[in-house]
Amino acid sequence: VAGAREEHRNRQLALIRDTARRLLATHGAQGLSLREVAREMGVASSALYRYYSTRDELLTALILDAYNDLGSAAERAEAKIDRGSHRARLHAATQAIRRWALRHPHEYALIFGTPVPQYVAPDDTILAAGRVTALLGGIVADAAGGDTLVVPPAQRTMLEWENVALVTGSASAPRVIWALTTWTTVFGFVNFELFGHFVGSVRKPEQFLRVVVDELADQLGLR
Amino acid sequence: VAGAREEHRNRQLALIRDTARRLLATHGAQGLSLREVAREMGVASSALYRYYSTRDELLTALILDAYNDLGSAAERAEAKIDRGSHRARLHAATQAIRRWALRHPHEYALIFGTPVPQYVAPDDTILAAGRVTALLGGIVADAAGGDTLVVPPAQRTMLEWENVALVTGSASAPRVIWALTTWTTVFGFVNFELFGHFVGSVRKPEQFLRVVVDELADQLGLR
DNA sequence: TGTACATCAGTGAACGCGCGTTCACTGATGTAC
DNA sequence: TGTACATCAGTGAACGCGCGTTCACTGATGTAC
Repeated sequence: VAGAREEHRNRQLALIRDTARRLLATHGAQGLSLREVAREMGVASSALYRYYSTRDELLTALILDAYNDLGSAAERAEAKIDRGSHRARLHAATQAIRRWALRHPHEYALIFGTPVPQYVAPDDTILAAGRVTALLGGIVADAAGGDTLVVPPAQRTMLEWENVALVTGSASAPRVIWALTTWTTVFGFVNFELFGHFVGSVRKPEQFLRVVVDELADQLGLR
Repeated sequence: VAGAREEHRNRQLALIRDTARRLLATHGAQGLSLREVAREMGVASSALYRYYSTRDELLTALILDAYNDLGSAAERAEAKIDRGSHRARLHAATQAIRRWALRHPHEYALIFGTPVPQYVAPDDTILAAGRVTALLGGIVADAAGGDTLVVPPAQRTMLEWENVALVTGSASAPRVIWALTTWTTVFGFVNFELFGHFVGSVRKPEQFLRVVVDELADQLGLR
């Protein structure tokens, strides 16, 4: 049973992050200031230093949260689908990614937009970042039943095949390539939509994402 | 023949932008400050207001330059290729885009990264932004010789077909969809590479881009 | 159960800083007659 | 060609602002005996 002090501490930590997240929406990552968070919480700015000893530390916490939020949103949506319906699982995951991004544009920008100059992401963020990748890769892995990974010599050093195989299982080289392409395309898509590059060409992004992912699923050989 | 005054003015305008571009590299778009530009130029900060009456105006000029730089770099590379070799033209254009981005990461981030909060892009930037799109679309248009654009009813409102057709010509609907996918994928790719999301999976991005674009070219039906 | 001490949360003033923008000005360059 | 005036480039001081971070402090909450 957690002491009252520890409980209070956790509540405050969460409150700070929630407030910061809210402010992110109006000022962006670079404009996020500890003083404003404190003001918003009705507390002296120096009080925050009990919890996050630097602005970057708070930023890191937000980045971690964002990756995990996105990851679990995608996982939840995908988990609802029958395991055998690989194509439907891919649609569920990608649509969930897009929806999460639309609902949390500034947290999305935090992790997939321009990195903050001088900021260095610590290792735990890389781990959290892997959840979505693992999810997409897992679908491909499941679909690649009888495959075995044979890498053409010319492509041996192109990818980190061992790492990728941890995620896509025994999927064949072309499938792996299409898997990475799918991953890239989906986030390229969301970037474009969110950052305004579809203005003038794409009118119904949700439907278009579905069509694009369908094409990619064909290439991935998903039923 | 331009008067000495006008000439001086143009030199100063260019010098300001060049200096700002240089500073972009160390501080990012948000950290760009008029005062620092002035300091770097050895001039009073108020002097800059003769040329750009606001920080946003300078930012807009840089964005415009970036789009045009990228556009002409891609155009130059693509123009060197035999008109009939559509696939080679696509490779030339996409590799040029990637190379330009690597050489000008902060200018790239300025146009394809997180938008600056509250900043509104004026119309001329949209025009400049179209150069790359037009280039990629033009290749597809050329390759789509005998095509005619027939849009399935279900997809009628999905895209702004008229606008897109201005670029891709009479290419068939599936080809148009793959063209937009290619565009999205290429910039998603460059984003991922530049912003560090390929760490741990892609080891040779240039080669990988070539492979991915080759696959896309297959789908586009390019010879 | 009661007291003495250590730990922690939060305060408020202060530090030094850099920013965008305005303003009244000086001096040089161009223009009109 | 020479003078009178208008235009422009650049100066330097000042405005009001918000920032991250530090520090000595108060008071409340927990811990040990």
